[in-house]
This record gives sequence, structure tokens and C-alpha cells, in this order.
Amino acid sequence: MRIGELAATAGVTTKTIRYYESAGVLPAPARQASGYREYDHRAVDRLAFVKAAQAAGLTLAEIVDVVSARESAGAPCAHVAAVLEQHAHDLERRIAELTTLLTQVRQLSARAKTLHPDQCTPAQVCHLIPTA
Amino acid sequence: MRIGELAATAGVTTKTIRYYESAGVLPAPARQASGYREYDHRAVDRLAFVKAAQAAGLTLAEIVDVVSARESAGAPCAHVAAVLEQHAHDLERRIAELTTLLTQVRQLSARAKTLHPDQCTPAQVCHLIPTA
DNA sequence: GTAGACGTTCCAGTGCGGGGGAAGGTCAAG
DNA sequence: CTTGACCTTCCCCCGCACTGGAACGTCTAC
Repeated sequence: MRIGELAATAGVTTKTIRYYESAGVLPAPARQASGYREYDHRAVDRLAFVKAAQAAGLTLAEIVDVVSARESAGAPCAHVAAVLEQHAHDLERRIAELTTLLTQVRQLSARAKTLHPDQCTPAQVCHLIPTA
Repeated sequence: MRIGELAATAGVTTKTIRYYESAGVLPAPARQASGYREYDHRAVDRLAFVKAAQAAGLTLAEIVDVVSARESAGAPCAHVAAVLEQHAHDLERRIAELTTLLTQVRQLSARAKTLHPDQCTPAQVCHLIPTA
């Protein structure tokens, strides 16, 4: 199949497929005499994997890591597991940061409802956000 | 004070100060005869505000919005409050998304510990990440 | 033979928040 | 007078994951 059909099947654009090839998540396919890229079902599987891995929060660079480990050393399950574990940690940290931030923003919003505008000084820009 | 001293006082780089000026969060300062930028204490206050607003999760564009409202229409508290409220909503949504993601990643990690590598098929790249 | 649907390469841009470095002007100290 | 620190403007660069467009080649149908 050619790139357009692959794109339609996988639900991505042809641009994305070429980009993935340049990024290393898709292997360079065979070429027809015309120079057109020629794909088989493995490319469909690979694109499905990429989408699933992205949905799990992996970056393209991490996916490259995983698929290249797959190609060079067989089943990369341990590698994938490590990447996932790292990602879980990152997510937890990020969620904690955002939760702290949300608390702060909520406090500022609460202050917005109890203070009067004439309590602003020019140095503060707005009393809602403490500069200290 | 000149830009270097302001930068040291505020804890940013001179690059950042010029960038902020171009972005509209800092007003264009007076110039010395030499062409050097000449700042006073208000610039220090403003930079402190920008840092505080960034810590509260506002983007530079939103800060521009707030400070220009301040300069054109006096105390922008209601405006700031609306921006904060919007931000709180965004944060809640983002936290919910990340929490969902974390659950998925945790499930995959759990599977990694119960499955064997020889259950991988090439089409899957790795059984840890379902492609269906 | 020609239209148009598809393919190719390469270059450039998006949004965010700056950072790097060149080429040159200014200022204080020794 | 020269050195070195500081300042100026200018334009390009980063990561991230693409997307858009130009200019050109190829294939199929009428």
C-alpha cells in the first residue's frame, strides 16, 4: 500500500507518516520504481502502537527508544516497563505540582471576592497577586 | 538603575528583561544619553509581579492582558479574578486528564510484572501496550 | 493528451519563554 | 590609552509534534 492508504487506514496524515519516518518511529519502507513508498500491514501495526504509546503519555523520543530496542534486541518489555514506571513518577509529580498551583489560584480567587479595588497600590499592579 | 542591576535584583537575565519589554509586560523605560535603559523601583515591582503571576500559572500573554488593563483602566482586579477563575478551571481539567493517564500507565506497569516477554508478537512491538 | 489525484523533496512556521552569539557603542579603572 | 565590563540591536536557535506550501514527478481515467 502507498502512503495515502496507510494514512487513511491508520487515521493520520501523510505528513505525519513522513515525519515519523524521519523521527525514527517508522522504519524507512521499500520504494516502488516510481520512488513511492511501499508499505505492508506491519506499518499499520506500528502506527497503532505509536498511537497507543502516545495515549499512554510517551513522547515520540521515548517511542523511538522503545521501537529501536525492539528492533535491535527482541522484545523490549523490560525497557518499556521502565519507561512506563518513570512516566508514572513524572505524572505523579506533575499532578502534585498542579494541585498545589490550583490551591494557590483558588486562594487568590477567594481573595478577589473579599477585597476592594481601592486597596490596590500601583506597586502591586493588583492586590490579588502578592509580590512578596 | 541599568538593565544589569535590575536583572540581578529581580533574579532574571538581561535577555529576559528585553524580551519582556518586547512582549509588553514591561513598559519601555527611559534611556540615558548613551542609549542605555534607565529603570527605577517600579520595574523591580513589576518584575516581582510577573514572577508571582507566573508562579500562579498565568502565561505571559495573560500577564500582558492584566498589566495593560492596569495601565489603561486602573485597578484590574475584576479582570485578574476572571483570568484566575478560568485558570482554576483549566487546572482542574488538566489534573483530571493526568490522573486518568496515570491510572492507565499504572495498569500497564502492573501488566508488565505479570506477563512474560515470550508472549510478545512482532506485530505488537510489546504486549505491554495494547494496539487495539 | 490532459486533467487531477496522488506522490516526492525541501523549507518554513506554529506556540511558549526565552537563550546564544555577533558586531558594535559606552563607561570606569589603572 | 587600553582593558574589560557593560550596554545596544540584530537575528537565529532550542524542544515538541507536527502542519503548510512550493515546485516538481507519476499514475489513472477519460
